[in-house]
Amino acid sequence: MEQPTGTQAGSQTLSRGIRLLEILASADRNLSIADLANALGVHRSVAYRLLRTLEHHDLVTRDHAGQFALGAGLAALTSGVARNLQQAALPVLNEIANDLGMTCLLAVLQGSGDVVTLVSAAPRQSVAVSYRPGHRHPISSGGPGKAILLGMPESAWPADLSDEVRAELVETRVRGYAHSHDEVVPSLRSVAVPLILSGQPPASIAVIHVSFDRTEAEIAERLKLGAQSVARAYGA
Amino acid sequence: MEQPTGTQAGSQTLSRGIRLLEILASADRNLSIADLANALGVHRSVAYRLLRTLEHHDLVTRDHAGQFALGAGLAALTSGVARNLQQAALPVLNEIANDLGMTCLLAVLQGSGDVVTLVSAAPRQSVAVSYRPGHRHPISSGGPGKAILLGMPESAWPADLSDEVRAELVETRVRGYAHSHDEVVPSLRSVAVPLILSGQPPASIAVIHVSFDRTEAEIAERLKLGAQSVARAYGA
DNA sequence: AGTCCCGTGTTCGATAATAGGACAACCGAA
DNA sequence: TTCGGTTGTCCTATTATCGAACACGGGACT
Repeated sequence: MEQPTGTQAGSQTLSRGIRLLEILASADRNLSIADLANALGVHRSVAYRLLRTLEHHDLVTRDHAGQFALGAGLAALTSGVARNLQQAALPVLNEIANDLGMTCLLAVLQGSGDVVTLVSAAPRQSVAVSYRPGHRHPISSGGPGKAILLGMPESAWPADLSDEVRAELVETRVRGYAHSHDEVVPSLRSVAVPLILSGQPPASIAVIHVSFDRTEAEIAERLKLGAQSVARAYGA
Repeated sequence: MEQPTGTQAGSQTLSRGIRLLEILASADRNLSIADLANALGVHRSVAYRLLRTLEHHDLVTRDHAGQFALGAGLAALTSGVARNLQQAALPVLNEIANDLGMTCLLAVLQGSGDVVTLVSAAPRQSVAVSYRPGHRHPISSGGPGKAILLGMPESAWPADLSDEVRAELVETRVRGYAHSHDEVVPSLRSVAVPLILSGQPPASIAVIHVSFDRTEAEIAERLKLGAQSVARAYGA
């Protein structure tokens, strides 16, 4: 009843616990046990036991009123995600963000059809677009996704790629960078270059903005420089 | 048998799933199912089911050899931890890190006796100390912890605080910043200032280095400026 | 004060999800 | 080829979990 799929799809209890975290992540305020139990569709005592377990592991915290929020233990776990890649990329992302005055992000391929933003860096002063890590979208749309495709051999492309996108990619391969406008987020532009490192999933570096005050080619050059810096820092 | 505490301490299944994540976070390579089952002390088929559930939620991924690593889904969850605080602080941390050439970090109080590093920023070029988010240590030792105590009313201090630390804090309160040397990490120095924002747990901003090339007072001034910037960006 | 109400924390028996043995299928190495 | 080591899948006894019911505590309102 939890998992409508015919085959066994996993552990009910663990899945519920994770969904509690997801609910908290998407909420914009702290939630009570009753809120969470209701959102999960389970009895309050069930939510209570799950939340206590999450609290033991510091994945959730309670505020003064007893309501729940995500806890700092998650930071410890996330720092282990593609650790070397993050360490190598973060300073470079910041430098690019400040150089260009645009939000700069690192996206990685997850599974085979989705790309998710791993870390993002906002420039110091200007009113940049804020782009939260964890944002996910299909690989076939948006600059970061198409840049990842650029970095992969054509044979590894997903089968369900539309002919339209294939044609665009073959064209842009000459350019060496991908771009997008109005694809993932309305009225948002992006320029992205691939970042392929051995031992890491295919990735890309991108900047996003509502309007560019220099040519895309210039921006792409800066990104390629950054990608080389990351590769050097990564060592492989 | 899982939880040796007398009272019921939570959900066994959920706790095991989280421990899988913790094991993966502390490992320096990708792990097989057998490795993980062994580290957890459970049967392989149990680990298999838990891992499949984690994979469904993108908290773990499998590499080409079928071995497991932490997944990008964690990034989405962590971006929800103290979201406003992170957004307001990150650009400032980077600026400070590059200004001073030292790793700069944001630490928050977790529970009532521990402080954990939420985000850290390394300077662009120099060979800075790398300090992973998620690092936890007692509030009574280390610059960041003592700075958090500085920002709290004395009445809220933990009862088990040694007289020695109390005396040091009363002294340093005049200075307005905390420092440490050889406390948490051997041969490491830190300077830290408190950061108190309404609606957020007590926090602090700190820089760490093996040796400072300017006076601690100068560094503290820069940190205080940064704390004000964060408070402005945070809005509250 | 008192009383209601909404919330949390705890207990406990029935039940359903889980634990883990066993087997099949697979892949790479010798 | 055969072997050794792995992963993926069933199956049933067991046991962790579910959820109702209860006790407690703090506000808000009368």
